[in-house]
Amino acid sequence: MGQPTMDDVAKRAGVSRSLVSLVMRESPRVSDQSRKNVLAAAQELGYRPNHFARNLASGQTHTIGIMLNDLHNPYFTEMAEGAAAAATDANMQVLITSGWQREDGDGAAIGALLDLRTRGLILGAARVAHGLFDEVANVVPVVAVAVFDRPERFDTVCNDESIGAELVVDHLVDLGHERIAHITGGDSPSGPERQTGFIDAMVERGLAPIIIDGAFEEHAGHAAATQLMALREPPTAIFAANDLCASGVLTALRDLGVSVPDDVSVVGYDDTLLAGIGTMSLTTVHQPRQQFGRRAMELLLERIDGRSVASHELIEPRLVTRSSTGPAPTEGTMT
Amino acid sequence: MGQPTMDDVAKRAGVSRSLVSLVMRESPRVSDQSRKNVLAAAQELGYRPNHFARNLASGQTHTIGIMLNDLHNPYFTEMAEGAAAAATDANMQVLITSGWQREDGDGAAIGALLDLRTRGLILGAARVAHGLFDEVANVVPVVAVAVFDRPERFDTVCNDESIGAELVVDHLVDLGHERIAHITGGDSPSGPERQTGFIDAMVERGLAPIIIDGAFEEHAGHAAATQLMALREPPTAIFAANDLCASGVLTALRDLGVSVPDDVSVVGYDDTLLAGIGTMSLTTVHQPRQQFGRRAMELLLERIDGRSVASHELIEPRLVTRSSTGPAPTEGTMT
DNA sequence: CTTGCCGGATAGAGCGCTCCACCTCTACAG
DNA sequence: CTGTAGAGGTGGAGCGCTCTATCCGGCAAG
Repeated sequence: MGQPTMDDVAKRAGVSRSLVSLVMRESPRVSDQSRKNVLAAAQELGYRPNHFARNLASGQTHTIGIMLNDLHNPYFTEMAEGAAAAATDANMQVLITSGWQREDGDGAAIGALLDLRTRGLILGAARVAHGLFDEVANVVPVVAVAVFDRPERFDTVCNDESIGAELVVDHLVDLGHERIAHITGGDSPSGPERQTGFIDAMVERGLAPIIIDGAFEEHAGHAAATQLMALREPPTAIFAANDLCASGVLTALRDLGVSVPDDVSVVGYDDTLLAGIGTMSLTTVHQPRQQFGRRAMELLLERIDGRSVASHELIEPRLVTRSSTGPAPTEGTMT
Repeated sequence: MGQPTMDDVAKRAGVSRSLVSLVMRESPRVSDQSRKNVLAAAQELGYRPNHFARNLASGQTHTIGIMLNDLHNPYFTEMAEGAAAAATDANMQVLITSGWQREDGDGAAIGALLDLRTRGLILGAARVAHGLFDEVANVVPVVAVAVFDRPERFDTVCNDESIGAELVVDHLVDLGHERIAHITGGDSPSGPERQTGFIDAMVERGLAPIIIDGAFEEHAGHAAATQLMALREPPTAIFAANDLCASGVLTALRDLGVSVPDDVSVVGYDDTLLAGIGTMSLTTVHQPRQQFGRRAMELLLERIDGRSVASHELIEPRLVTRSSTGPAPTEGTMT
């Protein structure tokens, strides 16, 4: 005799199990009197509906699964937070799993979610396994966050990288910069998009885009910045692929005795914790990551309600100005 | 006709449902031939066991719940990763929920896990609601991570703060420091423990512990460091409550024109991403957070297997030396 | 007074599995 | 040849719910 069951509640309230079931499902076809009796009985017994039995019998759950292939990436956890909030509003329960970056971890994690018969899935994946996603999308509605192409089988939500790059370029141009370099994020997701956005924004403003290969890592920023400053005409502003990369840039510039922002302005991307700390104080692009999650959940619920055409949404980032950017040095001032 | 069921597989393989069930549960009492047939049939049909039916029928799950009240705190996500790894080894599935720092969010999240009949719970909670934990521990085995008192109802795993403080003090003393100050973490969890650890370690070495109030935040570190450097005899080493606090210290020292580590050495705690970046390069205490999770899971499994006395485990941290610490300045060198 | 209708409640057949009791068959000792 | 053990397999009764069909009793309409 572990947990009390619906029958126990029914017996205690002197009604049928069916009636208890109706009450639990908040059906309107129950008299107030009965409802009150049943709830009282349930309360006294400490009754909790057994989700398994419920789901088994109804063939439906109220669960949305979120799979994050990297739980340590604040990008995704914040996204998940937004999604969870939206789910709560829609009376859905959220469950999170992670592939823990293991071999086939994502597949296993998604499998676990499917086994729990989640109604839909939100996938947050830095590394995208498209075959896997397509396959899953056949079984259940799927929304992917931070996927940049426009797949037909599932919806996507991602940052508008072109606007992000524009914000950066505009800001720097407004400060009088003309020789602006971008350190790329390589082939990693968002990398190419940021690069393209930057080139477009520069060309549109009649400026020559300076591009140097990098990665979303500190040492890549360090190396790239060192190379840039060795040019015959070094840039007066550096737009790094992300904050971590920018931190490498700052270290390199400090080592070279170049002053930020007096000699060179530096911009990052992502507005991570890093950007805010005193020793960095980095101008960077902020992505409303919780909103990514909210929108993803909304799209997913629409899908569950029957929408069948794929929807791909871009969310606008905004610029956060700190003290790593400043007016361009007047020509000849530089060393 | 949605998903295929066990009966479908049985029919296809020409055996009874019971046999299929045995195969699915990897029972040894099945001939290799039958097993092969069944698995083949299951494969062809794309059969996936329905967890709800399974759990309902067996009255048991293979699920462990992890509740983190702050999913953004890498401390907890890394812990969860370790726990998940240990769970996989034990053939258990892990589900994560979060209270998202909302009012009663923790309670709701735990409730959701209990509704899923998780076999046990690992609670990672910066803010501890002891009443809640005790209550839950009555229903299901519980292990709490980062809880410092020694509750009777559930197990705990946490960092050995006294060893952490000793490592720091030893390192600084070895470098010749004598005037060592600690900026506290206030009343937040770990704060008092670190403070006590520091005081004990100093006294044991015959040194006067200098204590100044702070918090696990950057501005607190900044303020405290400014106060410290205004003392008639400023300390030659500062042990901040955590890395974020230490980053405030570094900024303050830079603003004061104090050189690190030539004039003052700085130590942080937690070995966060921050500590590693070039502009900080902070000596700090590293906690093996994944191991916290592993141990928590192991303790939980023991509990599930029947252990009833509470177990409280301390895990040893280690020191990571970077360039924010150096030999104590010879007397009189300071400004 | 019968009929139809409707709000409110109920009985009972599953949902897809697990697990216990039991059955069958072969192998081998007595 | 009977007895027995054990490996391999089966039947069927649930697990705690949901949901459809159905029932009941009162009341307005015919």
